[in-house]
Amino acid sequence: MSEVTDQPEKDGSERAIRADAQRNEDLLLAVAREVFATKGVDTPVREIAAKAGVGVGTLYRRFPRRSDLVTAVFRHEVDACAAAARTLAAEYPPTEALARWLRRYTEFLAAKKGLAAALHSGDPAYAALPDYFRANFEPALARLLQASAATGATRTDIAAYDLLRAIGNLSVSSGPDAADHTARMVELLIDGLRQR
Amino acid sequence: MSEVTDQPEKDGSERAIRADAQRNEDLLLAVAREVFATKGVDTPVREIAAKAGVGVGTLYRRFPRRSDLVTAVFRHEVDACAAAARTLAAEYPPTEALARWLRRYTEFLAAKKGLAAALHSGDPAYAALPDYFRANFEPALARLLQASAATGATRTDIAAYDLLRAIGNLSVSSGPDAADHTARMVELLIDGLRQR
DNA sequence: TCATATACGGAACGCTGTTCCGTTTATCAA
DNA sequence: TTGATAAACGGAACAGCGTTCCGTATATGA
Repeated sequence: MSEVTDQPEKDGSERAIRADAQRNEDLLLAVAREVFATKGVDTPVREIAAKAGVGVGTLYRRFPRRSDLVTAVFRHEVDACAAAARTLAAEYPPTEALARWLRRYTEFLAAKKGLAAALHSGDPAYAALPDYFRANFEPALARLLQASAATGATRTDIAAYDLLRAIGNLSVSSGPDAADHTARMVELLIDGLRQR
Repeated sequence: MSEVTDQPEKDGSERAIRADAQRNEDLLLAVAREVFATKGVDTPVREIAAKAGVGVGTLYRRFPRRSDLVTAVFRHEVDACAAAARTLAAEYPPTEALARWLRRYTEFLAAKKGLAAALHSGDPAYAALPDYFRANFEPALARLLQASAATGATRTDIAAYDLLRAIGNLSVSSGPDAADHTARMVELLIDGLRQR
């Protein structure tokens, strides 16, 4: 308690992160993303560690709680989807970029089915995710909407957040042809954005 | 496999259920309801069995899966709340009965916070509950609405299911004064039902 | 090349839900 | 009232989970 730690601690980074550690972290994230999408977010950590070829100790060194791994994967995918907005905006005309991103966003939601329950489950470990979600997606979509509206091709009176929520709600439909149904409804929504 | 069972099996009920077994079942349900409301639906079965003064074997004889106990409690409470509709209809004038039951229904929802996550969690064990919920509450509320509307005091253009859902949605608000807020919004809704 | 902080693997721990089985007891015919 | 018996009981034991611990291995910078 009264002892002083004997670490250098000159400035902040005492030593660079070891290369193998960084490699394992990346590997674990990749494996976890794959496994969460395939078998759901309830997949045991042991299985993920084994698939990555590391021990559970290694996994826990990087992700002290199981939820840390889940949130890390979630953030990664939010980042990827938000980044797609910029890519699409650069590669396609505004209205086409908007439509393509909304489809991309629908795919993102479909892959997050398992998480939905955890998210509003009251577990404080996931409390920060909705904010992260909105903080990244709202500006991304707002830019696409504005660029498209500026060409006169689409409406100007739709708020980015409302559209995000609407597609989110459409994505919760269940049943055998749920994916099809959602996709069709989203296309309808996209059509609805066009200016008459 | 090829052996024939040697039980009598004349008609269906070979022997009446033992009195102690029935007592334990009732006791377990009562304890589970109390514990689920207090500490949440994730409370370990061991704790419930201990609080009821029985072994886990006894609990599992009656409720082969944990989810069976949860659904049994849920059905019990749905039944109780639906029955309250009949009681209130008999004790109060129609519009008063309607208002009182909507408050009672709000309380029911408040106690079910923990379950919400489990319900739309995709777990097939709980798949039948939403149907049970609707099958009991919709007719109950429809009768109250109709009786009240018949006096001319309240609107006639509100569907029971819509009202159930609306209050359900109002009940998901969180925060420190969530219960207060929900109660106030429900009162607003009740006022809105009155005919001008 | 070597000392050492860092990272590693996997056994072990504690807590779940669930099963199993030897013991107890309510029930019913005599 | 009294046995015989099916039914029910209690709780130890099992399997699977998240998480911790620690002896061993290794990347790193002097």
